Amino acid sequence: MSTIKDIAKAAGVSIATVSIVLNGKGRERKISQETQQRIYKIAQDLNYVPNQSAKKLRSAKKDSYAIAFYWATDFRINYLARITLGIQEEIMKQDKAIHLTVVPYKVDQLQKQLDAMQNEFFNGIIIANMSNKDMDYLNSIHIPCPVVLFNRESDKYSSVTMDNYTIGCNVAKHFIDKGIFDAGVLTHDTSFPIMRTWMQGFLDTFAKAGHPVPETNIVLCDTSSSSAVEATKKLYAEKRMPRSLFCESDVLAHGVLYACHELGVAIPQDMEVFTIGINMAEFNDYAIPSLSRVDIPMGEIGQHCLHLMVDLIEKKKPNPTVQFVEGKEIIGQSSPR
Amino acid sequence: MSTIKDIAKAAGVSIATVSIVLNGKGRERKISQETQQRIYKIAQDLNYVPNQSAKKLRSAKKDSYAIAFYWATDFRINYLARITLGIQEEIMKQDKAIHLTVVPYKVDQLQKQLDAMQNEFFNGIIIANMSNKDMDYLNSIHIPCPVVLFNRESDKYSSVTMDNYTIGCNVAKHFIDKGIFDAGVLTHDTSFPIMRTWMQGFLDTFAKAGHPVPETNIVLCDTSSSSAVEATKKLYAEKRMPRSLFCESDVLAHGVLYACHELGVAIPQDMEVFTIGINMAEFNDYAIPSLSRVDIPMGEIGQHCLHLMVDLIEKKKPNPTVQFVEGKEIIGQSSPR
DNA sequence: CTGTTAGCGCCTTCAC
DNA sequence: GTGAAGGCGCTAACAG
Repeated sequence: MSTIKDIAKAAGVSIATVSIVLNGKGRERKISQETQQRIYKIAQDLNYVPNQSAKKLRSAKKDSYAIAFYWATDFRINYLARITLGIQEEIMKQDKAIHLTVVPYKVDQLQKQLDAMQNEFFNGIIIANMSNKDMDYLNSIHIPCPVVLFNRESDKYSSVTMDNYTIGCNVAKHFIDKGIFDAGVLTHDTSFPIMRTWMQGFLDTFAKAGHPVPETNIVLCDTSSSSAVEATKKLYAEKRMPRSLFCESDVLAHGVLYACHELGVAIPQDMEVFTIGINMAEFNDYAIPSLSRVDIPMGEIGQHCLHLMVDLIEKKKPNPTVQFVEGKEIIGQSSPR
Repeated sequence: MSTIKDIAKAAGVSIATVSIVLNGKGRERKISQETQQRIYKIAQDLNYVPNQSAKKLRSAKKDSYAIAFYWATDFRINYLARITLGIQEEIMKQDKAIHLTVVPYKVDQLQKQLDAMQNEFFNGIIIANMSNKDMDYLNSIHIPCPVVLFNRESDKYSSVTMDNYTIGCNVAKHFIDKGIFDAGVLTHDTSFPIMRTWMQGFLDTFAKAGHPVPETNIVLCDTSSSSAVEATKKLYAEKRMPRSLFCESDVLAHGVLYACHELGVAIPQDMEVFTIGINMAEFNDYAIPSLSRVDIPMGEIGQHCLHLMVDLIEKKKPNPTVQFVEGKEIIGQSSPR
């Protein structure tokens, strides 16, 4: 890695001259054409790449934070954009130079990514979609800057989260109020406690209403639409299709709709479907039929995460602080009022 | 903005002591508990935030690049995640400390965002989804580092792009080969030339085959599913539904499917649908019916963008360099073979 | 036209 | 236990 000093030596000029030329101020400062050319040539030859840290140290405005945003790259990948957008919107509101580094990581392998990054160079870290394993790892280490978790509660770290249990309860009530007591759930066999919480609220509410969801109606699948298609077909083949189905994500719900369409199961007449909406509203509004759901307000959560982060960095809030946001209920044709 | 120097002064110790304590090496270096507490307290009170640039300058590994990724936040927001993922995958492959700053910008307002960021502090800039206006602006200014455009050709800047015209031609051929000559297109009235190129290839091919698409079958709408729903209903009401329809994006295609389902128009029997796939395959595979399309390989493009960027920074490739990637044709039920 | 110099904020070595 | 000093790479006065 060469520096302007190397260039200066090779060109037989001072480092100041090199700096001037390489910053395009050669004309202005009346450096001779010949010298300029020589400097450019040598910079090229030496493969000079400016050290941005040094530049910044010297001349950036001081109020500048570097924030990392870690997100798991599983089926939830689609909503990253909206969280990022929310974060950035909030960044624009703050009048500070905040640089957001987006870092994908593989589920259960947060450790690997966290090690690979040079975390000592961030002022704050936002982490989304952690599995239990990732959480365990995070709890076991020391992070030298504030951490904000997205939709994940913790004693040790700050977070922006939702009342997930109540969300599940409300979905159950939606069915119960209509007198639909025959329910099923389509859920992931994973270690994401948030999802467990949705489902738990749903199951508990049915149980409390005197209509516990039978074990056979708790269907596990992985996180893909195709898996949901299979699961639905299996239910159908075994004649266990419930009158109402709660899906853990819209990705699964789309699979259910697809399978039902093939099987000739009419929604909502034969079966009503409710889901958690993690993708853009448009995808669920124009599903056939449009999906009833609770949408997670990704952008809003992103905003909150960043705002909280800045408050933590600036010590305006104690660490940990937990904030809650509300889900948004949308009633579509898959489970009309 | 306070520094360790300020803390040292306030605490009546040297900056070295402060540095040691704040880096958690107090025990190790046997700084007295009392001093440590005092330092922590003062750091808190003075609202100390470490300057990451200074830290890096002092201790980062040398081979370190700062790269900005600008992306437009319109309807294409959904695919940001996959591009970012591709970029980051490539970053992991390179054994370098590459920090990716992700910056969303509003279409036509690249200038605003570009001005707001401190671009002199990046080693390279990747820009996605530029409108003509944004391109004009970019052409009018000088950027002191390599720029890589995503799916956008330019004389001045490097880019990773696709043979968009041929993509449109191939879609047309798909219909023509089956003897379907009655075609329509659903397209945006926008200034994204890429999209224009797809459509142009499609229209030219039909024209060359002796079946030019009539003006009335070139339907403009905005970028939302709802707009596509309206457009489809209007076509139907005016009895102009073509036998085949090429949609500029899957967001529109979903609206078309939704509208056709409501109208009782059978796909593909009454009308075949082909689209450009910008979202995850799953959404289109499990549409009802599944969508025939050309998928844009977002991850792959991201990888190429970053790889090219590093090559440009290290002067291993001339600037500008243009690279091409191939689209992936998927045949679904909306337009079977 | 070009060079000298003084830091930017931080960490580390060495000395006391 | 703690302090002094040097230097990371760069820029901007200021001095010729």
